[in-house]
Amino acid sequence: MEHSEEIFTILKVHHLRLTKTRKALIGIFFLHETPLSARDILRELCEVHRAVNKTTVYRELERLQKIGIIGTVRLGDRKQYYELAAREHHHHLVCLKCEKVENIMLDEKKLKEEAKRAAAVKNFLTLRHSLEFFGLCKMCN
Amino acid sequence: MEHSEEIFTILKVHHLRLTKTRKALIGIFFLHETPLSARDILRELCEVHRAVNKTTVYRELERLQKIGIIGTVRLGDRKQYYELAAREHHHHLVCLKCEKVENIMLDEKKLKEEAKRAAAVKNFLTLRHSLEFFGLCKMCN
DNA sequence: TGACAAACGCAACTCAGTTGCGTTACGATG
DNA sequence: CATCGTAACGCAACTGAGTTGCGTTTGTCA
Ligand SMILES: [Mn+2]
Ligand SMILES: [Mn+2]
Ligand SMILES: [Zn+2]
Ligand SMILES: [Zn+2]
Repeated sequence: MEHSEEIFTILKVHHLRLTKTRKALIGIFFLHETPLSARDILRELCEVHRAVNKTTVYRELERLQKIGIIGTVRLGDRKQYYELAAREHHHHLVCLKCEKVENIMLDEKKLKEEAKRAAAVKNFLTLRHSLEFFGLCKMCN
Repeated sequence: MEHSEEIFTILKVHHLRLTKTRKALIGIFFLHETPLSARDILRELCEVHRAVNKTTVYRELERLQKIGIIGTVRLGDRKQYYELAAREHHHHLVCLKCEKVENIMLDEKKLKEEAKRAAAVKNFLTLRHSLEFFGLCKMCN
């Protein structure tokens, strides 16, 4: 939790208080390198710390997202997943059998060029992209 | 609706009957080149044809997906979107302002190579991928 | 035309996420 | 340390997408 210091500074700038729940929630993100759902976070919060309400978790995730501490990912189901925004840009391998998620690092230079070319044809200004892979993990294939 | 003929054959093979609703629903897919949500389909079905129940729409979409007539896409919200599987492999530009969706064709050779290399490191067998772009459309930027 | 399975409608349900509102507590200021 | 404004909180009720069970209707084929 060494990186937390600069996060606490960001919080202060945005007039966000250092509540117990918030500190614990941010701590959880540092314990996991793959994306977490609101439910994952709620469970871990309630196991390790005292009971927290789901509304609090959702509102907190929204706030942290708004100030750029965390980002969101979609992994094929109806849930939203969250991960630290500070981590380097990457994508995900999602196992269709055991649902395990792994991070994957890609050289996206070629992809970006190609996407830019194709989007320009439609006069579309690309701001973000989402790229995820689905298949079978080491254990499941 | 000329391509429908071969679809009707596929239906027969799978012992799926040619009901009015099913015929109408498949017809709707030929009228749109971008993905449709269950709600979109329900609305259009009820406007153009007689009232249809949402359960019927969901069950029908599942059946058509199972036999490979339609495929599903995720476009960033919680909904599932459906489009004809017969169309050539492509991706989507999603406008963050007006929510319009456009198809985009990419040369994915480089991407596939790169993804294969990266997935191999983790012994992951990739079966599908999802790649969507978010930004501002011609009208909105 | 009758029988059988596929398809249907309806109501009740799940699950993720949201909203309104009254209460609690962080932290700045004196 | 006491006070006070606002951020944060819990709770209950709600939304919207999708699912399930069950009894009824309808398409297909003999
Ligand atoms: Mn990327
Ligand atoms: Mn593709
Ligand atoms: Zn697996
Ligand atoms: Zn737009």
